[in-house]
Amino acid sequence: MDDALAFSALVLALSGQLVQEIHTSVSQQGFQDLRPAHGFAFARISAGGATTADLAEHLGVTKQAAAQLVEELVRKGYVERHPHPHDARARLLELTETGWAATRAADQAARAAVAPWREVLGQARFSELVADLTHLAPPGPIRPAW
Amino acid sequence: MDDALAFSALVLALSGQLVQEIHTSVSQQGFQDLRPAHGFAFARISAGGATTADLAEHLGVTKQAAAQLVEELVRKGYVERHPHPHDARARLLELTETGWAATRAADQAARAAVAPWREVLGQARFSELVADLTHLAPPGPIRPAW
DNA sequence: TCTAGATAGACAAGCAACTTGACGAGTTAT
DNA sequence: ATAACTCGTCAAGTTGCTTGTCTATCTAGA
Repeated sequence: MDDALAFSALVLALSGQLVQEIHTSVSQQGFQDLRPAHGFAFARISAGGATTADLAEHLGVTKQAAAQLVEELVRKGYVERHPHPHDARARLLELTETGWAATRAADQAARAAVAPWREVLGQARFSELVADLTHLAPPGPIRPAW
Repeated sequence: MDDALAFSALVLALSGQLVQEIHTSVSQQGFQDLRPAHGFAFARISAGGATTADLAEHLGVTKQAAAQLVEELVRKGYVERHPHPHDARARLLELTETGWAATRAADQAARAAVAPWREVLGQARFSELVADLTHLAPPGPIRPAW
């Protein structure tokens, strides 16, 4: 009956652990100047065609906040700003090779964090779990929930 | 094979949506001066026997940050500080009736957010899902993952 | 039982990640 | 053409944390 409250708590707990583990692992792989929130920016930029305004909307923050984040990522060598082919006002954002390396490190960390869960449940049950969650997936971008 | 990455994204997405919906609902129920992070504080304080230092550890922040949060909640009428029965240095934190009302509002919001998910999956499948997630639940407190 | 060290909480200053507001340059629609 | 909108930037302010320091109190060891 009241597995609803339990479910909420579980999702939050898993999410928190996931974020923590990914961040720790990414740091240990040499990207100590990245914080969890940067991952969401990388997700949008790696998808291609992103401007600062796009990024702002994706992250759910103001343009100014997104611009500061981009400035920081450019300074740290993860992102480059290129002229936009169709709009002289805008700048096209792209990951540098370092940016891609960080993205791969985060993906690998996510896989590593999930691996023990698959072990606990077994492959079949885990697959069902993923399928179930897929049906619940909200539309829209994955925003920094932390 | 690579449902691991999908699973990570799903958990983050669900968690984000959950936080957002709970926050919105709690606001609409009249608690507009509460932010998501406060929920974690309420969780610890409502469990009883909490001091500011306990709260700090629970939230994973410094004592000073916890003290500021408590000060804010006291000022807004959600929390009271009482003398600690066994330690003259410490102060025992307790929710006011308003604090309990906010906690109930949050619980109700969580249930409401989860309800459609149960509908989508059906009761049986949902119960299995909760059971599976329970096996994955990390120990320790549920911290603000946002 | 006295004393050295740890702990609870407060005061202060600083910082980082946002916000609101205003602006010039460029684009789009009428 | 021109009015309205949008992209990115500069500037200033707010907020939620941090580190550092302090007093009062508790606890453990000689």
